[in-house]
Amino acid sequence: MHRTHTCNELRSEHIGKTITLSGWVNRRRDHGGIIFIDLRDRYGMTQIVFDPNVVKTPFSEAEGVRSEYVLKVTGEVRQRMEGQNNDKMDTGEIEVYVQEMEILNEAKTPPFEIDVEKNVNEELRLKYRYLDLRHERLKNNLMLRHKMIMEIRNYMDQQDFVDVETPILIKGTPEGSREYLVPSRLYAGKFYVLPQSPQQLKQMLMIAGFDRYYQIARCFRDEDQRGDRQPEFTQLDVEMSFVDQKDVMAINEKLLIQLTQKFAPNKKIQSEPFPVLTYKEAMDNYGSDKPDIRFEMKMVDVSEIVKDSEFGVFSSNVQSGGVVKALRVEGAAEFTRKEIDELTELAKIHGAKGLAYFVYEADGTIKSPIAKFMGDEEMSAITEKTGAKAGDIVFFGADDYVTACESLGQVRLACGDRFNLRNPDVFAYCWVIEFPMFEKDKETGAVNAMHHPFTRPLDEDHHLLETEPEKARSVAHDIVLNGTEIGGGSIRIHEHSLQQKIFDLLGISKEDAEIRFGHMLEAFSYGAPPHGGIAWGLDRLVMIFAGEPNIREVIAFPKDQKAKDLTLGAPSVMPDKDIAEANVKIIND
RNA sequence: GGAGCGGUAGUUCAGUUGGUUAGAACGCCUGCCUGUCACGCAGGAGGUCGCGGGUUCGAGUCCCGUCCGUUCCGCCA
Repeated sequence: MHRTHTCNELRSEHIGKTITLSGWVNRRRDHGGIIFIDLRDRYGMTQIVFDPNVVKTPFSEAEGVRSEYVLKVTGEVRQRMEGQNNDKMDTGEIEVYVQEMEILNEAKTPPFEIDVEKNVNEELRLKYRYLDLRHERLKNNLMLRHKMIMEIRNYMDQQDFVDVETPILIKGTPEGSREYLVPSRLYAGKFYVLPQSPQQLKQMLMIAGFDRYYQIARCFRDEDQRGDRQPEFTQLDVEMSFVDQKDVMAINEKLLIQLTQKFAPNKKIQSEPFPVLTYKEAMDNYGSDKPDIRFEMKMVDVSEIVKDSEFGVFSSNVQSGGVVKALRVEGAAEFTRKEIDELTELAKIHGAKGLAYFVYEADGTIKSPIAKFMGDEEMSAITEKTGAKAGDIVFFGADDYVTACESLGQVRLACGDRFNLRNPDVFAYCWVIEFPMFEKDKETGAVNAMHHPFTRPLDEDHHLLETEPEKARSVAHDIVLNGTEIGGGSIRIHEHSLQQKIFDLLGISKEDAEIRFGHMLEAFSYGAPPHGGIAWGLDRLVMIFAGEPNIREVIAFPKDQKAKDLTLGAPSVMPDKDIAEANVKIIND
């Protein structure tokens, strides 16, 4: 028998018992005549003692033991000596006097220390991920992930959702994100792709009549990485029939509240029910379609005020269809030149051409590099509209609507950080709805689906589809937590004819639609129920709950930024024979 | 594809204006140590300063190129 207890099980009630533990050597403290070892397993740690003056013990063997050796020890549980309890350990009241020891395995000295937290180079951590995962923090992250998933599964089951597995080898739809290709051995020149999401399949499950579906689904996107983006990631994928948007939102909202109460009990949910913002409201006020609403600092539109300004940057921008947004930052007059330069740089990174500003001096006068171009009337109108007072700064963003809003939105977030307004103890959830149906490609000018081509337009906007499609809004909903998009979905189109119309608008010809989405169009013609759903980025959610800065910290074996698996060494070269069999020819390497 | 930051001992880092033998902490090894729990004390080993080229009497330090990591922009229906 390898063990009678785990390393986090023994308490004072076990005193006097002879027990067996197995685990890793976390640390060895050799005092010459007595040796202490902290024995570690997934559950915790127990101090074991080698003291030849108390019991017959394998002392010389213990002298040879090193960090991360795997031991099995048998001995007696004893109360610790007076004053020697360790409050920091769950098992700190007791210790085990070892009578027998077996070294189950030796271990090389690890490439980094396991028992202390250090910011070890991530490349090294990923190469030795199985050692990295021995760290308390990563272990706790994976445990949290497991428990959150269990909670989700239980909830979904209680709500009559059916867990259905959808295939990983599916058909490519060259639209949206780049897909991972899988060559077909049996059909030369043809490919499967890995799903970017089970979108079409879950809609087919609705047509099949499953009514309520969910899946903890792995998804794949062959795009460049970010701290919150991995080539493969996990979604909580949900689809429901005979529902409207409020039903979808309500069922998800309840689950998020439940998860927060259970797994982030020290976080205060800012407001319940979750605020619902339209895309327009979110962009107008917060400069983002995933607003961090933990703090106000809303921006205002001053286009009307400056449309005839002497300051050409503002007026010509407005006249050519752009907007001028203003962001009042209370108390920002104390910003140094360097800080303002950094904010300017930030705005530029996000597409702005510059960052104009008014500094409101203590006496209320305005100091600004652009003051000389502006009339007193304009300036006081801006002061009034922004509500600026002595000691404030007002920043301006002048550009097309999205760029002006988003670049100034980034300045807003930076100012929120600067004044510690993004309270880490608060979870501010909100919904964002009524996204535009389409967005224009900046380079080609082509119209693309903002969400995906199965998203339903708002009923009252159907008439815009043919006249002004860029103004049409969709029945889409994103769920946002503290400025991070943690999920998104929509009510779908369930009518064949409407779906056909959307394909037309997207410039997909009938023939093309038939080739790419013929299976969907046909499915819609066999009695598709009204339906809709959502998908959560589960990694991101766990990341926020765990308080981690990136999703790699909550994924057991993540890829690096260049999509490499450093633990296994993937991707890797394959034998020519295998490549030929897959009907693949290498054209450059 | 682009920009920022980084790469020096096993690990985390320091390294001044270009100047003698490249340092610290932790880890590792050896010895001592009977109550530690980040044990302590003494000693020791350990370096292609990412790689290549250049400037210079002399380069970890300056220049050029390149590779790798990371953050961000583009991209992510």
